[in-house]
Amino acid sequence: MKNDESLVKVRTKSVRKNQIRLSNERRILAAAVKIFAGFGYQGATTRKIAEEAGIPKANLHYYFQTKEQLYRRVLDGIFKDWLAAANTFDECVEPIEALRGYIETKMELSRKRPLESRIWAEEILRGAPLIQHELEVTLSAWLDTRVKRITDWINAGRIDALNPRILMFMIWAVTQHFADFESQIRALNQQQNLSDNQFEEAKQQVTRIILKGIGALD
Amino acid sequence: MKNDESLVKVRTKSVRKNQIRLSNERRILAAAVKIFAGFGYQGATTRKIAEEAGIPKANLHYYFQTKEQLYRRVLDGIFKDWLAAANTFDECVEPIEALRGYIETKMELSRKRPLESRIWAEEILRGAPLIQHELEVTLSAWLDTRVKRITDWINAGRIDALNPRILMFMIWAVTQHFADFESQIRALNQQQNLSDNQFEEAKQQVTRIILKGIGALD
DNA sequence: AATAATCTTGACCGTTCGGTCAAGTTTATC
DNA sequence: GATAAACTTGACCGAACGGTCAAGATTATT
Repeated sequence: MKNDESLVKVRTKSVRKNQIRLSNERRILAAAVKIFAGFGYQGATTRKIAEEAGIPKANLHYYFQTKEQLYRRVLDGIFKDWLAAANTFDECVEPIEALRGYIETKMELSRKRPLESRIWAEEILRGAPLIQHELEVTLSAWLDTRVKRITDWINAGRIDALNPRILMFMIWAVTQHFADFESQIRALNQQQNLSDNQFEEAKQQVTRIILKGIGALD
Repeated sequence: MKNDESLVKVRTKSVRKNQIRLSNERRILAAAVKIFAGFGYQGATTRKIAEEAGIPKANLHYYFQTKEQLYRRVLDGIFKDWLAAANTFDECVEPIEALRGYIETKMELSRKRPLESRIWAEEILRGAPLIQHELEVTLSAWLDTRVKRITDWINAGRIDALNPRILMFMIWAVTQHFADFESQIRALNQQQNLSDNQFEEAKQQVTRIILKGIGALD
């Protein structure tokens, strides 16, 4: 898609050459994640991102022509991670284990990549102007197949009768909350982020309440 | 607090006079809620807010000297609504009814005032720079007393042993999700916002899963 | 060693931002 | 009805924004 013309030339020529480009893009993207998460799309400036990356602003614009292009690349990366984690859902046949695995994976993603979660949340909050199509197509398709699996579990009497979509919304809401609302949780926890032990406790409790709540336990 | 000096004079003089001020402030605040919710703090401009309110920008700055002051007033209003709804929690003695009432009230708040919920969410997302103190003092105190009530229920064997704080985080996460992530939910619901019936179903299901999940239902 | 492609950078540009101001208009007070 | 207080407004300001550009430095190709 990107290098439609002269693809062969680019491929043969630039195995090494691209190292400069790739390493600089990586550096800029990492800086962009920090700044976009900390200030939001509008609050983030190309100056701040360039400073965070340790390069002049004009150099940033050499690799990413516009702020929006850079932001799109950041969102793409987040969405890919999101979908990768989502596959945990399919690794188990049993409803208990499939859901437990999915909830735990989402919780761990919130723990390890809170910045990405916040960027995603802000994009949704603003009405998802850039990712609407991705939501309507890719995410919607992903959700449909999982809804079918959950429906099978319901029909087999493995879990309570419920609306599978709403169950998924609940899981997303709770797991992402620990990343997105971190500053509120910190303010309510003696100005300390959740410790590893506290977070583990939260993960267990969230999992237990949901699984028990849908009738998947005892 | 606001009119420390000349309070009597202001009171006697301006019962009517304040009508102009009050009605204009209300109009500006309503416009500000729309614009802040739609564009975020940084993305919102005083021009847009003034336009939405149907007044010149200079007039807006006559009533609210700075954008930040206006934003603070908006946040104050949201926090007050939030606490008012929170009192539902205390109206019932029984854990089932207290939690059911609280969850339903929060869900209805998300349904009726999604803009305010999104402004709040964005503020937290950005690290709560302006409301940190309020969270650490007022909200923290509110939470402490509810944690005690939940602990009593646990000790009385009315609900499972669990961390009450994490339970509250879960309730906040799920209920507010329906306002904050509305655009994602819409994209996954054939580009349609949840209908009244769908929302009612979500409210019932959320309530049931949480209550059952904590052992409050047989 | 010469040439070409890629990368780097300070200086610069038009636009928009939050906020100010002075002059004019409306409303309350006596 | 005169005086004062409160309100309204177009024009304006310095600062910061996203983005450009030309000239130089570095790296790859032959």
